Amino acid sequence: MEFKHQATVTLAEVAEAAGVGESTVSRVLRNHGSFSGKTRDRVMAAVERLGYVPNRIAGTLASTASRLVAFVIPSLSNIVFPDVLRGASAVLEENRYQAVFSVTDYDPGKEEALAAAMLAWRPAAVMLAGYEHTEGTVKMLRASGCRIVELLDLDGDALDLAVGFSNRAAGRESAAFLLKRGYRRIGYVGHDLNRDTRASKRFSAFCETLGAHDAPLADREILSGASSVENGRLGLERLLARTPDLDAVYFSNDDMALGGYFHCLARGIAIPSQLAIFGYNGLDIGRATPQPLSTIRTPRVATGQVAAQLVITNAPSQVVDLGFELIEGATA
Amino acid sequence: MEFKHQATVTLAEVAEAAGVGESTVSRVLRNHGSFSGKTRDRVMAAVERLGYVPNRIAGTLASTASRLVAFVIPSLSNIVFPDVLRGASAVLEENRYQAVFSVTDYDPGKEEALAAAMLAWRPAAVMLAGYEHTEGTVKMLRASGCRIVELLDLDGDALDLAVGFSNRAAGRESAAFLLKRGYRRIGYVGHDLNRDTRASKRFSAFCETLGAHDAPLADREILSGASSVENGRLGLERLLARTPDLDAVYFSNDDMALGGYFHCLARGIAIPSQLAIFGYNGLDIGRATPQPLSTIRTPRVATGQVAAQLVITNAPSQVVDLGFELIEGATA
DNA sequence: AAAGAAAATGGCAGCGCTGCCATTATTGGC
DNA sequence: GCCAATAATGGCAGCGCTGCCATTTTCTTT
Repeated sequence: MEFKHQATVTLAEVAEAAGVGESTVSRVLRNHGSFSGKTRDRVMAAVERLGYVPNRIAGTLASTASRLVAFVIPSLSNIVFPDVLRGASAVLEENRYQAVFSVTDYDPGKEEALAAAMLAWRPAAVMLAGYEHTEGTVKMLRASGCRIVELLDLDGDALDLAVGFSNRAAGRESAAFLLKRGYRRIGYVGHDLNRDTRASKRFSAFCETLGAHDAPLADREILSGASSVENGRLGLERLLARTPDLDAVYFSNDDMALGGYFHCLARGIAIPSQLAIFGYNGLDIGRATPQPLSTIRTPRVATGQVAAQLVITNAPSQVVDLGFELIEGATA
Repeated sequence: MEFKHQATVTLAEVAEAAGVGESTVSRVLRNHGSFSGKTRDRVMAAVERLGYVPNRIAGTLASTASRLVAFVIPSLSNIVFPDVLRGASAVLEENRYQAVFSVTDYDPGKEEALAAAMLAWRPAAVMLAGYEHTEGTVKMLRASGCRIVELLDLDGDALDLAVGFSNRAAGRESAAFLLKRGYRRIGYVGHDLNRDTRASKRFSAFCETLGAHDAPLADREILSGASSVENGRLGLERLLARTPDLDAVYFSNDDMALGGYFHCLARGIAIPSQLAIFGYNGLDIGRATPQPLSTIRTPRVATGQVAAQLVITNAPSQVVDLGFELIEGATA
């Protein structure tokens, strides 16, 4: 049997088979413009019979109105981004939009290259993480004329749309919470801050708040790799080896915090009496640990949903603050 | 200032500006066919000057050779799929392919609808989870002529390409391991099996193996929701309430197993002496718990990488078994 | 230096669809 | 029943690019 690469049934063939004009088929399939019920049935029957699948490449080119939404995200390992994609894709799918994505590994240069690659698909919108982009990226995005959505960060100036919350506020509230609880010897365990600028914003706001209350950060341990449970464990171990008299530790992420939590469990360090632990993100797993993790829950899925909604409705430029929620938990 | 929706610079304008023909610009940009160095410089200068971004929609339509790869995945909450996407997207990006995706929520009907929607983009390949698809989906995919890749399951008949490992073998080896360790009163805690057919394959192979060794499954607790830490905790609690004399529990997933682990920690149940715990997936977090989780590590990222590679090289139909690794851990 | 081969280049017809406009069938009002 | 609206419908020119083919230029070779 011969291999046929594309059994391409075209709209013209459907029109032919249904005995109507091409425009009529197009109108029926998009349910746009007027046509009689009889015609609709004839067309649908032909579509069914021939197994016609519309070609959206051709449709997009002809109409110049794209229903592609491009995501340029730093990572898929960090649960944040799958969550955002999840929220967005649900909304996009309902509206017959299509999500495309690529992963930058937190590399601004790669972000620029990938953003360029995405623009080649003439998307309706490009969604990016945060505000820090290269000059080239910004210029390109601006020139493209498509909607730009910056996600999960509000501490800066938006190019067009922005959805998320203030990382600085999150850092500030985390510090305020620990201070309120009476902790004074506070340390930090974090992952590579140069790459993750949002974590860095939280951290600096955290430190400023501590400083403003005469309880400056006692020590910090910054690991070079990505955020992970193992790095959190290792980071806390190192931090305590150097500065054993800490009474609380702020982690860059819940992953890291869980690592710290496990370290304490393994070493018999009492939580929170001997050492308090505070995380960031509000992962589900943090709610199921023997002691629920004290952390900040971020609206990750909602960020994706709202961002998608704004794009679909072609909303005017704006910044949407979805806030976050401080979870008191039992570890701090 | 006036709002310009698309500052569309076309290839023709670049050609004009560079004083060459359209085909020449096309050749230079794709680095395909022959052209002089001087011409290349002139073209690139014009591209730079005008800020030209090629239109891949038009390019794809004209060439009928697509560099889109479509992923139709059940979920983004289950870490498995982001991991597969991660592996695949790295390889795809290197080869100037573009990933598009949509999420079925483990609903075969939705899978069919989304697969149809994806085919409208005329992708080079469609990647799906496992072998269970509706008749309509299969027919449609077959008719499309694009490559089909079924991921993370080898227990069944592949439509075209398949990459992953045997879930039945995973279930079997998990059972064999527990039996070898001397456990005889073995229970199971799982999430909704109707939806996740791969988990169901593991479970049935697990039970068969136990049965073959005269240690049939003692009890099971199946939760209706998705796999989660909280469900694992809850499931174990219920299971033990009903059947307290179990000596080991097999979980449908590491998430669930961690929930069970936390339950034991909270209740002071000694692991593994009093109760052994065995998971599935080999999440990183399971390595950082005070006692490393006994589990099976699955090649999630590699599955994505290999799948992408096969598509890019247009490999002949085949089934690639990447195997899995049993991690002894300390919980069983 | 002429002839032949090879390298560069340009022209243009589509890819399959949509949007616009022109045309033809229906409908309702009096 | 006649005419103006209105509803249905068809034709066809692009959308921006690539692939093919024809043509021109440049290099070898004898």
